[in-house]
Amino acid sequence: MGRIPCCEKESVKKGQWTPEEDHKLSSYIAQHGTRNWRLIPKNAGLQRCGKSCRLRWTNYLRPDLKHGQFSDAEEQIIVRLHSVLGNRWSVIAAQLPGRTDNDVKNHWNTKLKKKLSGMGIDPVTHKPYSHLMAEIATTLAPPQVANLAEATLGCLKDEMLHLLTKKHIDIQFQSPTHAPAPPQNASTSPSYNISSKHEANDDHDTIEKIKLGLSRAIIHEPQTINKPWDANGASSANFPGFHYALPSFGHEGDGSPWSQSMCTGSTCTAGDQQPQFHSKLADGNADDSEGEKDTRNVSSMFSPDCDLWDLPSNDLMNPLV
DNA sequence: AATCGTGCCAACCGCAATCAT
DNA sequence: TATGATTGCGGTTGGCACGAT
Repeated sequence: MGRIPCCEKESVKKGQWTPEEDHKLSSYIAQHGTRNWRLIPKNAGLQRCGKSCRLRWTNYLRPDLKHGQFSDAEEQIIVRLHSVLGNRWSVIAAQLPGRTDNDVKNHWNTKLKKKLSGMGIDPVTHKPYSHLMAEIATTLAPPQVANLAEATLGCLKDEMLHLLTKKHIDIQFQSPTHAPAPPQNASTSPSYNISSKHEANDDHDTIEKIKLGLSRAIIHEPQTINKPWDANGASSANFPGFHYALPSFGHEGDGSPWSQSMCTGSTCTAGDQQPQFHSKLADGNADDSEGEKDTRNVSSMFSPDCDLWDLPSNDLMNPLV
């Protein structure tokens, strides 16, 4: 039969851990190790569930943990691995000594997602937003494309105006020959003028210009879309030390991350990659646990012999999300 | 000074796989 | 083999800190 319950939920304390509790748990584990989490709180004199103790130990008390800021190199690793693995935080964290899956997950959700969005890259698919729009547009007839632009602006207009007003900036697109890039790095981009005044009656003009740019972005071929994430452009300035260098497999073009990206256009679908990648992980590792399989294979992505870029293109075609 | 909004992060929750009985 | 505990994981939330209003 089964075992007795791990803890009695009524008598278990929740919430923040006190320094005394931390000390009790650390002392106990230093002496006895981490075998059998069910017994640890009882033996250590803690009114906590074993699960809570395990979490506290693994995410905070472990002596090998790093608690400082994430470095640029760590951020690059997270972004690269996330583009391949999706939200498999434990596998990603395994490549970052001293970081826990919770750390990585929190950092992704609070910082990296926003950074990528600011670069015009969808943090879910790791594809440029403009390219996603273009992909959608390729499935639509021209009148529907126009409707798509209208609908998109309908969704974004209020938020954009809010942001523009909040930041006290006035964006004027000087040239309509390119789709508008995201307004990051506005101080150096020739496409934007930033001024401290913002007149409400300019909103209409601004929206019209955004609409024009969006429409152009949608009807352009993906290869000709403006590339705000280019290493020479806004992204590198806004993301110090970061180059959005994704695996390359045949698009050895201009060196932009998009030409190196995992997705080569509308053939990129999210549904069919995961089984391929999982089967790759499983190959040759039948005796290992799943976690060990993942860790070993992801480790190999960063080994001198086989780095991330060497993975077969099929494995990299789609993000795992 | 008080209130509100936002960002951040520790901790909780629930699910699935694994393990012990 | 069946059952239920344990473990690991990812998603979500609560609460604190801080800046803006």
